[in-house]
Amino acid sequence: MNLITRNTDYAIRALCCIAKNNEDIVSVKELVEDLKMPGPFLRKILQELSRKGILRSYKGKNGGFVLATRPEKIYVGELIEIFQGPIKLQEHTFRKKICPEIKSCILKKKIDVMEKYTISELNSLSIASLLKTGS
Amino acid sequence: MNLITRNTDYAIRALCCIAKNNEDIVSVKELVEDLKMPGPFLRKILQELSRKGILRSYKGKNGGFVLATRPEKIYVGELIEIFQGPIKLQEHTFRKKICPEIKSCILKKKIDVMEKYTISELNSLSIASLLKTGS
DNA sequence: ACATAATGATACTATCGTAGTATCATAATA
DNA sequence: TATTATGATACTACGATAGTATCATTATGT
Repeated sequence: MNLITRNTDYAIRALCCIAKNNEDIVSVKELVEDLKMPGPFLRKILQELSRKGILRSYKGKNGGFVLATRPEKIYVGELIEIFQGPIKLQEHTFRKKICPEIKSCILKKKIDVMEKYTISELNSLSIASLLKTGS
Repeated sequence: MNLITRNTDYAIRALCCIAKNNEDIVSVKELVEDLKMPGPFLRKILQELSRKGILRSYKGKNGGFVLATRPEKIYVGELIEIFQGPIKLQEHTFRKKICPEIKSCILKKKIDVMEKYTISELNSLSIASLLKTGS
């Protein structure tokens, strides 16, 4: 299972890298050299972060990205939502319909508790806190 | 994301149903009527539970399945492992290799904590406890 | 004995989400 | 005005999930 998919993971790592560069504009090219990830894919990811207001982009020669938000205010949970939708441990869908037993299901209640815990942890984990030691 | 996939989910529901029948042999046919799930798929699932020693099977006319273990001793975590492999919130693989940043990664450490919690919850949730109210 | 009704084993298939690639448009800079 | 960067969007490959299909085996009732 992957709580965090590849695009979210790349986003986190790229944001850490951009944050380290403080206010300097960082291009995809530079990031790719540092982080060894596929350029076109990373571009798509950064474009999305730009659309969502997390990055600010500069087009043209010497262009690239800077943080539009302080790294203390960018949370892993938020990034997961951007790339993967609402955080869930369980879909509870059954052939595209909600599982009919959803109300009485003890298992669901248990999973809901775990889910709430997971979400709150991810929503309190900032990019800034990831910078303290390694990536 | 699905902590529990369809086959595990069916296994849980079928085991609840078999447990309710106490010591009576229950056939796939009867379960399918009760639980509205695809017969051949359920058969495959029950066969696996039989191989793993959770069910005992009886072939031939009037055959079917009974629990080989007390429902207090069958845990959701165990069922997940049977059908999905070791419980993980994150694979931490990168092109089939372990992520190189695995040691220094703060994010990984955080996820590991969540994972341990999740695993311990799932490993303490028994089929018996799911029977107390609805399925 | 034997037809029948159940499971055992295993190979095959369809669908969907993830993880990308490819391409053209747009904008800024030297 | 050529170049170099991002913006937008359509397309593709692969693997996991969710099944189906088929033949073998075994127990039961008559």
